[in-house]
Amino acid sequence: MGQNSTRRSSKQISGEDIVVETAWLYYHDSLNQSEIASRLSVSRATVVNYLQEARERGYIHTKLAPEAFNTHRAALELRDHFGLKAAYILPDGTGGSDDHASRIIRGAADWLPSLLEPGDRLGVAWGKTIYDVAERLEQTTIPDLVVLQLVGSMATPYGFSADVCSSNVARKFSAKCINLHVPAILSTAEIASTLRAESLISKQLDAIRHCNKTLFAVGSCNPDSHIASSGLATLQDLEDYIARGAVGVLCGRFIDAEGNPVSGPLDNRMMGIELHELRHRDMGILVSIGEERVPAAVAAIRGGYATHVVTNQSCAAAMMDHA
Amino acid sequence: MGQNSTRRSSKQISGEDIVVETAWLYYHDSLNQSEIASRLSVSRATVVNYLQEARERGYIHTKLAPEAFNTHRAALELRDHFGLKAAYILPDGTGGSDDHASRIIRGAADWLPSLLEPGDRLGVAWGKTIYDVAERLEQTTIPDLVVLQLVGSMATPYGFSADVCSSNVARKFSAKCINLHVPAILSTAEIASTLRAESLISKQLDAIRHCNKTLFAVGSCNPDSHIASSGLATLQDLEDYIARGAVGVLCGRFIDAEGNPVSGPLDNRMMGIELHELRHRDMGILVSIGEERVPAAVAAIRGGYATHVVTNQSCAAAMMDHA
DNA sequence: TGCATTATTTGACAAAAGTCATATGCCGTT
DNA sequence: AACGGCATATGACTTTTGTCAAATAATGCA
Repeated sequence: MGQNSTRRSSKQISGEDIVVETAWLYYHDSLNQSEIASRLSVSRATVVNYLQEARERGYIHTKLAPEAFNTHRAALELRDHFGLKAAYILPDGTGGSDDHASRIIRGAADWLPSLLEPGDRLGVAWGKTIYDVAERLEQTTIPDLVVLQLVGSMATPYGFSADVCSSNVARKFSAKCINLHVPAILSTAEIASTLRAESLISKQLDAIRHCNKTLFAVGSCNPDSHIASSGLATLQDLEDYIARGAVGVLCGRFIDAEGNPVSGPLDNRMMGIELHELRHRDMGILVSIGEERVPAAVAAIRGGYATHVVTNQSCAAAMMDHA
Repeated sequence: MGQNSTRRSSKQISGEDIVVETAWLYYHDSLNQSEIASRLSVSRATVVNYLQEARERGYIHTKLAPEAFNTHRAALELRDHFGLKAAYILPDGTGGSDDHASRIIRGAADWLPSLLEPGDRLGVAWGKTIYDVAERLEQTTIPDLVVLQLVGSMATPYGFSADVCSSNVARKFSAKCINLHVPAILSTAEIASTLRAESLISKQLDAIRHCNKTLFAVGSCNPDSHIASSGLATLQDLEDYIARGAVGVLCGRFIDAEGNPVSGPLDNRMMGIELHELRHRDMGILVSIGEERVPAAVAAIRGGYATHVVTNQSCAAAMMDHA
């Protein structure tokens, strides 16, 4: 404490170390350096030195309110850890999983408009998460935006199918929408291949290969996941893929822990973008809700499908741990 | 938390509120405003606004290390409360009263040189405190300083008498010293008055009336105080003065709680400056050690004898409470 | 839909803070 | 007393930050 330098000024208001007095006048009384200099009868440069010394001595502590910054900090950690371009981590909040989900959805919907630019071609995947995000989007016009449906449609008990997702997103942005007017899955590979050869379908499939940004969620490989409950895959299929190393589902396709495609019985029967076409776009926006999807989300990031991630604190922490 | 303004930039690194991100880059990553502005693709003026908002929202806390400032803060409080020009409060420290005393003495000795200017006429009182301060003074030359002995001399068992105090102070400052070559107290008022009429003495007494600064301590009215133990006053005298309202002793003179002189049997027998001559000098430096002297110190301040005070935290607090 | 109102952003300027080479003062040595 | 080395202080200059009125974008309302 009482540093005993010879530095003193007869103009001091207390006998205290002049460095302390300077710091006090500056930080507590918020005088500027010139005022302090003339009060203490020293040059302003000297005041600068005193303030520097006060900081070096650790008299001044500047702290950022943790509650305002810890989600931001978590986002930076996630970004750096996985080499993402950006991340948005929402606070966990106090409520249950519904609360968590809605926060993430709101976050994604808030963020999305600022991630899109005129002329973008946005590929949109399928799923309840994406559907909810689309619902939450504010009406915002983005000039020359094109929205593309990445996977075939599929009736579900939940009232959202791939075409509704893409259409809704397009509507909110007043964008043109290119839908994929085929079922997500067909009974045989032959029918699928025949369809793919159809001129109209072929053009649509071609179009989605040229999107520069994508918006998607991932599914887990749990038996109660949407991929199974929607009837897209049977439990048998699921086990089959899991046995081959699948940890998650992305646009109806299975990926392993590294994000590589896992081949299996459904592949040829599916209509929609293929995984290698989904990789390394300008921007891949992954919205992930729920800790059960963490392995799938990490795989999607590792695989190069996602550059931007929206999730919450607990999931982000789990992702960091998982890796 | 998640403030949901529409303000967003596509260049943000997280989906977080741009105000948070700005604050982070500024305070945590210590980028300057221009760097932040170009990173976020906004004008620098906008960055200024965001930072202002971050401060308004209470995201930024700047704290002054209490251990460095609480004595300073106490000094300012004491100064403001009593209308002093300045105060120097030393930390209490961990040791016992010896430790307290030596800190205060060191503090006073450190401070004193910066309070004096060339041409000053410094009146010095008598007492162990002042003696110790003089001992502690660093050798410093103050041009044209004159040191004056304010009260007559008095042999004590402690080895300090008024002439030694003033001589030592003068020596340390290479100053001219005007001593008062008479005893502090005489057996009768007549002898005292005869002495005062002596040409030499008269001149000396006259000289001390023209000092512009004074250095003194106060004594309590306890039976074990120096005023009694040195033999200057008998216990009988003491009780007499106390009965008339005395709370302390200043240059051998008794004062009441308001700092006004308390007249009594010793007054006419004493040689030295009178209280009304001591008041309202340019500067009156009171060095006060020990809680038992708090009432006396407060009285000395109230009476207008002191403009500057050196003491420690516990005494300063007691002085505030006392008032 | 068009217009008025309000919030936000911006560029140009002013003020404040930081830097650095030089100057001053201080202390120990010759 | 003169000298060199070290620490501190200063003035002139550069960079950074703050201010403010005007422009632009968002919002509400008839």
